[in-house]
Amino acid sequence: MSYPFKQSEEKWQKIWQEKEVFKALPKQDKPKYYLLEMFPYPSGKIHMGHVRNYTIGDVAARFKMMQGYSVLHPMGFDAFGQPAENAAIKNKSKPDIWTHKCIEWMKTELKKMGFSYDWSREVSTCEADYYKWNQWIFLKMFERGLAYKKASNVNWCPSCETTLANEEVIDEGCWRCHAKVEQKDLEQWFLKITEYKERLLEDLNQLKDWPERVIAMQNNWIGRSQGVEIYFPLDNSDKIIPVFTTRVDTIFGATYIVLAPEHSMVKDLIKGKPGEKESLKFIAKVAKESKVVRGSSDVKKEGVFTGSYAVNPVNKEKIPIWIADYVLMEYGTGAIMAVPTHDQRDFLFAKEHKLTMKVVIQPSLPQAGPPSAEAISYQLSAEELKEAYEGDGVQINSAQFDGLTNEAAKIKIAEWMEKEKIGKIQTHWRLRDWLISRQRYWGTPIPMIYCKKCGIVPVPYEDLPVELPKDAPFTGEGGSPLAKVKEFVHVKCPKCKGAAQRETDTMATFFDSAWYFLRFSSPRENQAPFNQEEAKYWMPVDQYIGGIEHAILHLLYSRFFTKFFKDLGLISFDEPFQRLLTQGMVLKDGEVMSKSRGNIVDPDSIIKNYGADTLRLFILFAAPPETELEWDDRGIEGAHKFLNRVWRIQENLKDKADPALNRAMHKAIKKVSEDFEEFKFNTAIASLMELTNAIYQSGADRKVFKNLILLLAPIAPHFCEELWEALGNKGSIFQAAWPKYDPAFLVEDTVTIVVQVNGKVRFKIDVPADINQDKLKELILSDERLKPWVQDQPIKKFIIVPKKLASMVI
RNA sequence: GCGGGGGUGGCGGAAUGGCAGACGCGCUGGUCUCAGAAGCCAGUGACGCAAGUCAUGAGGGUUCAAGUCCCUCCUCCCGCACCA
Repeated sequence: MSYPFKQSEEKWQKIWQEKEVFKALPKQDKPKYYLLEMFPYPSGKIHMGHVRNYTIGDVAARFKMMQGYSVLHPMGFDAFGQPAENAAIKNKSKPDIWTHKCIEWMKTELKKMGFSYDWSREVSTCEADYYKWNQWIFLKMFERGLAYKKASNVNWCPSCETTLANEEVIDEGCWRCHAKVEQKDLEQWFLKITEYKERLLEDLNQLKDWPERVIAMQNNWIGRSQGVEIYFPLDNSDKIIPVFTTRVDTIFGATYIVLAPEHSMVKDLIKGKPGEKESLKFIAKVAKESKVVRGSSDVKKEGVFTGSYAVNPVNKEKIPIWIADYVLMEYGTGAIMAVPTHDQRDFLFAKEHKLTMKVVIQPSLPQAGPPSAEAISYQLSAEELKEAYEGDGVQINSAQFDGLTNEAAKIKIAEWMEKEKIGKIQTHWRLRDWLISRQRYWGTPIPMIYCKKCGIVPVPYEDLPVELPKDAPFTGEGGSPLAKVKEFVHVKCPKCKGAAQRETDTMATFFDSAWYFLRFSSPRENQAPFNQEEAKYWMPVDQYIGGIEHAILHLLYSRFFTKFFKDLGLISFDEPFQRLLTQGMVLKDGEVMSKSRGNIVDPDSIIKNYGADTLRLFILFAAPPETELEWDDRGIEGAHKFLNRVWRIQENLKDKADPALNRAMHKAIKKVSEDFEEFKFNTAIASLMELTNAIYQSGADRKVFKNLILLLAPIAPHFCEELWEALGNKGSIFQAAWPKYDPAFLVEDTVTIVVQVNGKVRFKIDVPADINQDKLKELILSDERLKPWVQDQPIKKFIIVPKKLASMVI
């Protein structure tokens, strides 16, 4: 007999909804637990990635609920964004109609999976009562100088026809459509995330329960590097060129300077020099190259001599100033000191253009004492170098610093330079400000007004929200669609009441998702983005679950917003997400499931044929949550088979106390409880299977079965509710208490001791668990099976590991 | 180049330094059946009739004992990258 999953799942989903079993209520007598999964973009259907993400979260939420926590487990929709716009163009529909339809569809599917969301807290970022607070936050940032408009060279996706943040450029392509990103000079809105760079870096230390690689990626992205800014005076001039280096220990080997072609001093340096024409040609050529082309030419180092010279401030040597494409304007000062002997890029450039080289760091001798022939050949010479020596060593040709290790010299030279006022210890960062303007329709309007008289004027708070007009002529071509909506654009200036125009760009959707987790604490609050009391109770998120693709983007922005709210005095914590789990992808035949590959398995068809509980069970059992999961149709069958096997137990329940079975039950309770705590669902399920097998061996005991159902409930909720009810229980199984194990029952009365001779297992012996060591030794030595291995040889060593093994050396 | 994570049966995957391969899939055999499916029971790393030997990417080391700790190397995946 197989279990009626279809009726059962529908029945319980209805009951859960009607009885509000999963409504989050702040309760003073219970500890709180806020479990959040990254909310989806409403594309219509849910895919296996969603199923996996949300199943992991659902098990954790239900487990915590049974443990007696007051659980907040909300769901919503990240509803603004381009796909809605593109779909609307294609279907001649409207983004809001399309989006709402998709949300309804997705909700139906999420409900079919039986997820324990408190739907009364649902939020959609495209609703005015949500994005109003985006605008509010933006204005607060503007007030504090954290939102500003600036003309600059920005990333442009030619296919999406909009700008992109640095974080949205993946492998030189658009994160969404993969089109090659171009560079454009535009005036755009930025958020000053760099103001928070120290805290964003420092507080990574607080995130003890985040995956290391996410921490590493953020660390990398923020990119702090400690070094020295050195001032190189121009020869015969009082002007200086500042240069940033992390290798100040190599300063005595700096034999030329290289500027980025865009550097502001370049024009003056080449003026009237013999090579001026050639230089200008080179600069024009590089200017035409995209970042992509420029970044890919990693072997050939092109450049020209400016005709001017600078002076190395540490040894007063006159050194030439060059321009080259391998120096980037965006990093450091846009100028470098070149040390060809100790930097591979400089080395290649110097070889190409026959520039001077000077060794200033000698690899440390392998050993002390008079140098051997080997050690002498170890000495570097500029003439013989085949590549730059970038390792550590001892200073030479470095005046008073000779003989120091280069690590020590780094500090000494930096201090000395500061004293001599020829340099300054400095920190440089890779992190750039966050570009948030998008030339698209389906997003939050940026609440700014341009007045000819008053300049940039923020929309007053009482005028929020600036509503997105329902109709806009978006064709996917040519500029911001909102610019074409006259009623939207033309406004009165809030200051002078004169004619003015609205900003027509919308906000990047990552703005929307950078604070939604706070909104869930009080989704209907209408005086502020969130209610401070509610946020104080529920926040921070105890467990966050989502894909690794947001390791930088969303997670970095959310951390930034959280710190900003703290500075506003709205919250008192630094980090939004206590624990983070990044689930692995779902693969089919070794590849990511995707439409273009045609290898998609539709969750809906699995639910139809096997039920949601089977799907949940399979997806948790097939792999640990963090690793990739290979889809397996036969694995689904296996999961279904297991549920049926459990189902059949109820047919002949008895009350019989089998001590072995009882012990197996307590063991399972312990194992499953511990595994759930660490999200090791695959091994938890394995132990439930073992308990099931034990029941089959021993006979179906009522109490053991009841506990099995309780342990399985978070994974297969409908299935277990059904059996819970069949056992005669009233109320939802999720209002029942999580079973506890009794350590007393875990104690075994006999144990198997493994006997090893010279490190090899020879035989096993069953003994009472409480046997003393002498007795055990005696027993083993008198065992017939030992003789062939020992014969008459003396036993040199005898080791006993209690309850496990005995090992002897002969 | 820098940073992070891997490499264990036919497959997915287990193993606080203590019996490698839990659990499942697949496969084989048995049972039930007119037959099949579904159940249920048993077997299943390789070699060997067996005793046993060999097996966790390769090689070395520490240890009574290593998938696990240490060194050298190979290889795969992910992120960043002319970042000075």
